[in-house]
Amino acid sequence: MTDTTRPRLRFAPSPTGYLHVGGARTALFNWLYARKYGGDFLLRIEDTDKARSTDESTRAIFEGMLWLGLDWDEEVVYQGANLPRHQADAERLLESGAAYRCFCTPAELEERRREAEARREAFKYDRRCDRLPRAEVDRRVAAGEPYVVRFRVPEGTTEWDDLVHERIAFPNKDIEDFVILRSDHTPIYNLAVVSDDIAMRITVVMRGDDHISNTPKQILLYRALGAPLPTFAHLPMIHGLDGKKLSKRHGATAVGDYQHYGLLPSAMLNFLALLGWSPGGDREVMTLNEMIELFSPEGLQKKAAIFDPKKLEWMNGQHLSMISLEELEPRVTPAIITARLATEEELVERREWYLRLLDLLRVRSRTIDDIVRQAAPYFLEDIEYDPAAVAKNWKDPAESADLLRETRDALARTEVWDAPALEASLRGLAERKGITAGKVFQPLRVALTGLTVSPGIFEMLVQMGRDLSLKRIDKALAVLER
RNA sequence: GGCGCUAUCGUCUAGGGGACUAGGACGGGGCCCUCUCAAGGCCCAAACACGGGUUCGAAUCCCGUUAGCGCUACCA
Repeated sequence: MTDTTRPRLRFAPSPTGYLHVGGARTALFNWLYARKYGGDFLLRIEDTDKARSTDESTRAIFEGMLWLGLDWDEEVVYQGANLPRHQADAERLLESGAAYRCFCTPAELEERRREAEARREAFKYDRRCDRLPRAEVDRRVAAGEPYVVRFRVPEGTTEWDDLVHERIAFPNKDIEDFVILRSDHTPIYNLAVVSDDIAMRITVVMRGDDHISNTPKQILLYRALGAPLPTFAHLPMIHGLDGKKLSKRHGATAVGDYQHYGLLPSAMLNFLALLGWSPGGDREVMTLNEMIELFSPEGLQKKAAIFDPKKLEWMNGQHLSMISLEELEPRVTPAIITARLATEEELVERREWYLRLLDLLRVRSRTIDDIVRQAAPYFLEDIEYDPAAVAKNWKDPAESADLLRETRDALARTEVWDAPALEASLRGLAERKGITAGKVFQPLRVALTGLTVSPGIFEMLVQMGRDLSLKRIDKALAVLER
């Protein structure tokens, strides 16, 4: 028996595409389990399908994991490197009599499958090669005839206590003698997985429930190989808004897409965690550490969940407001620089001002991109005037110009450039003119930002500073008087 | 077709025999706050798939039905 006090889990993606949100969630639950119970979380790249695996995909998986902050223990295991052990395990099975050689060709099998179909029967390999006389097998092997290795499924029932589903049972008669080694002597998935999980001393196998029907085959292999069984946990799938399996048609499914879209990894993880798990009660918004704290396999869901991008955005907004400015800054800064709003040096120079700006903008943002979009008026020399904003708030150019001139004067006369003083000046102006304050604020807002929406007018004036604010009004006057 | 898994508001879920007039969140609608937009607060609409049992009593346990999904390769 292995050390039961220290669980070992793994995430085993095949590098045939980008890290998918479903895969990310599987990784997250494995990671949470390991972190919660003081275990190990390993990463194994299942690259045995040479035709579809690429180095680029492997890199994308690393990148996605790193971005999410799901760090793994020990060296990454590449399944392809374990070929000799896989073959040795198949050989052992052959020697112990748990497996046998099968000389049926793919074409023959296909033919028989078709016949069964025609008779409306379920096709199952009929074990004919298992009945071949020993001498004939030896002769055909010696003659160099290609063969695959099949596992001989015993009588009985194979069952296990799933961490998510409780007891699941399969009658062995429904499991055919599956191939474990191809005719080119490379292993089939189920053998490779079991061989590696044994070698890596994995104690908890947590994966998507599309693997449920592989599990009895794998249990049979563990037994035949004389290895202790891990605990299995089969997580439900994630579906798209239409209830079908999540795919490209449903929009972004690669975690990299969300990274570039301006999401926070903590929000992504929080959202993913809630898709298939609940801490119980009303708890929803959590930090990673809180998730570790609250995690328990008890809360794992059996039912497939639908990926709702709206709630993801909301969740991101929550995290945007929740984290500290020090944490937020490094996530926004690259986007600010990419958008050419400022250089790294400028931001460092005005760090305090910059953090205050982020604080001003984040409350009305759901993504990092939202923050960047709103940040433009605070950095750029020139702004663009939104036609709708102009039409609405600068309806009569001459009148608006007059008002803006008075506004400018009032602001310019304000001694201390802080919110209370500015408020007093502007409200005083409105009162003198006998109009509501909003009538003063809105045209000013357009002059300052070119938009109808922005943070509060006083905090915005403070943030822009006296010079830029007055310059913006002058430019607006120039535009209006043209 | 065979085998398996699943089934609470549109969506994510709480619930593990009486505390249920079924709770929360997203989204939707309304109101409040208010210089705009957000955020926040308050309110509204919205669900136990169906049929049988078990029980004094079922969203909760059992069995069917239906539906959805998954697997059914010398893919992973």
